[in-house]
Amino acid sequence: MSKKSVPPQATIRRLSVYLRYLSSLENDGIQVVSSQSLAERLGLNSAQVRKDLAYFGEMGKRGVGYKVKKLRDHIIKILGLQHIRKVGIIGAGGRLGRALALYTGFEKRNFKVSALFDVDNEVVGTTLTPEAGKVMHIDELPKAVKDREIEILILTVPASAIKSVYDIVMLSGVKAILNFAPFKLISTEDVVVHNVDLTTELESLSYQLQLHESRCDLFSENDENQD
Amino acid sequence: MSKKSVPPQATIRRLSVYLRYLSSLENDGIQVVSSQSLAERLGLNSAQVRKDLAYFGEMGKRGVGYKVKKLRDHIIKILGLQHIRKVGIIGAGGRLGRALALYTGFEKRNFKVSALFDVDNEVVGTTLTPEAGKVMHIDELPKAVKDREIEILILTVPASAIKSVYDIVMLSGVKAILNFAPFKLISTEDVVVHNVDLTTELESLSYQLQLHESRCDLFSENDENQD
DNA sequence: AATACTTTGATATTTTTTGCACAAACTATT
DNA sequence: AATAGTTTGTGCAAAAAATATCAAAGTATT
Repeated sequence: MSKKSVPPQATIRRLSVYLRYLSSLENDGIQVVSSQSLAERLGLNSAQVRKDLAYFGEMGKRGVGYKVKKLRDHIIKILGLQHIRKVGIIGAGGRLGRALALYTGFEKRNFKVSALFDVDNEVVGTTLTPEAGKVMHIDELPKAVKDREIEILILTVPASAIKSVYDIVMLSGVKAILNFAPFKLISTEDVVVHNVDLTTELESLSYQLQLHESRCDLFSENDENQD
Repeated sequence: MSKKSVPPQATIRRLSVYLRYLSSLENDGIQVVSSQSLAERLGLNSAQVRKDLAYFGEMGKRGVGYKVKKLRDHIIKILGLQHIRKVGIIGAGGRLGRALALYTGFEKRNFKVSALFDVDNEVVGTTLTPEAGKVMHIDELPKAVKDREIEILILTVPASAIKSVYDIVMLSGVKAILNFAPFKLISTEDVVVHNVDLTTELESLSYQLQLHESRCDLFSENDENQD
C-alpha cells in the first residue's frame, strides 16, 4: 500500500510543478489527466510521475488516470498550502526585495508577504504595500516574527550585509529561509534554508554555451607555475 | 589522468558556488584552500569537492591544497566567463523584469544586460538603464539578438503572455533561456532552458514546515468519491 | 460476459550521484 | 634522509534516482 520510504526532495519540487500545471488544466475545464500526458508536457518520464504521486497513497485510477481536481487538492495538502503562510522580506530596500514585495504572484498561491525589514534608516518607515505595512528595522525581527506569525523569511540583502543579519535571522524563530543573497547559507537543525542564486543560473547557462563554442582546451591545461 | 566522463549538471552548479566563495577568499587575501575547508563552508563532502574539481584536470597539489587564484581562474574558463556575455530581458515592464534590469550584481560577474523587451506599448520606448537602451517591442527580438549579439534571454513575462512570446523567443537565435515565468519550458536541441520558479521554492519550504507540523493524516486518505 | 484496450501501482533493473578509504604526492621537522 | 603529517586524486562501495516492465484494475466494445 502507501507505505513508501520518504519522498526525495526532487519529488517535492516536482509536486509543485504538477500543482501549477493541474491548476491550469482545471482552469481549462479538463477533469482527468494521465501520467503520460503530464510527463509529456513537463518533460519527464511517465513512470516518474506515477512514482512521485504514489508516494502519498493511491491517487489515480487504473485504466483512467488522475482526477485533476482531486489530485490538485491532495498535492495542496501534501505541500501544506491549505492555509495562508506568512512571509517576511529582509532587504526590502533593495531592488530585488522591493520587486518581491510588490510581486502579486505569491498571494495567488497562498503566500502572504506580511512584513518588510531593512537596515537602512532611509527605507525604514516607508510603505510599499498596505498588507505588509511599514518597513521595520531588522532589530524588530524577532518580535515581528512572533507577533505576525511569520513562517518564512526571504533574504535579499547584499553580500556585505549577510554577516550582520545572519544571527538575527537564524535566531528569529522562523523555521524556513529562502536566501537570495550571494552567500550560501546552510540549513541547521531548526531552520531549513533554500539558496537561490540568480548568478549561478546564468553561469550554468554560460557553461552550456561554452560547451557548444569549443570542446577543446578546457581539459588538461597544466601550466606548472604552482610555486 | 583528466579523462573523466562528462561532469554532471550538479557539478556545474557547484562550480559556480565554489567560484563565488573563491572570489571572497581572494578578496580576503587567502591564497590556498583545501577541499576540506571548502566543503565545510559550503555544506558539502570534501570528496565531492575534490571530484568536482578533478573532472577538469588536476587542479590542486597534494599535501597543500588548491591555489585560490589559479583555481578561480580555471573555473572561470570552464564556465565560459572570461568574456562578457550579453543578456536580454523579456518582460522588462514587469516588476521582476525591471528589478533584474536594474540589478547591478550581474555585471560584476561578467553578464551585461544589453537589451530589454516588452509587448506593452506603454513600456516600449522607455529607458531603464543607459547600457540596455530603450525597451524594444518583442517583434524586434530576432534582429536585436543578432545585432547586439545577445546570448542569453531572461524571461519574466506573466503566465498569460507565455504562449504569445514562446515562438518568437525559441526562434530568436538565442542559445540559452532563463525562464522565470510560471510555466515550465523544455529545452530543445537548439536552446537550453533553465526554469526558476520562485513559488516552487516557497512551496518546497512549505512542505518542510508541514512535515514538522504534523506527520499524520498525510499518507493514505482514501475518500472513495471517485466517480 | 468476453475480449481488447488503457493506465495505474509496484517491482525490478539500470543509471547516476555521492561518500569512503587509501595510495601517491607533497611539506615540514628532526 | 628519514619520519611524521597533510591533502589530493581515484577506485570502489553504497545510496539515491530514474527508467523499464508488467500484473492488476479499470473502461469500452462487441
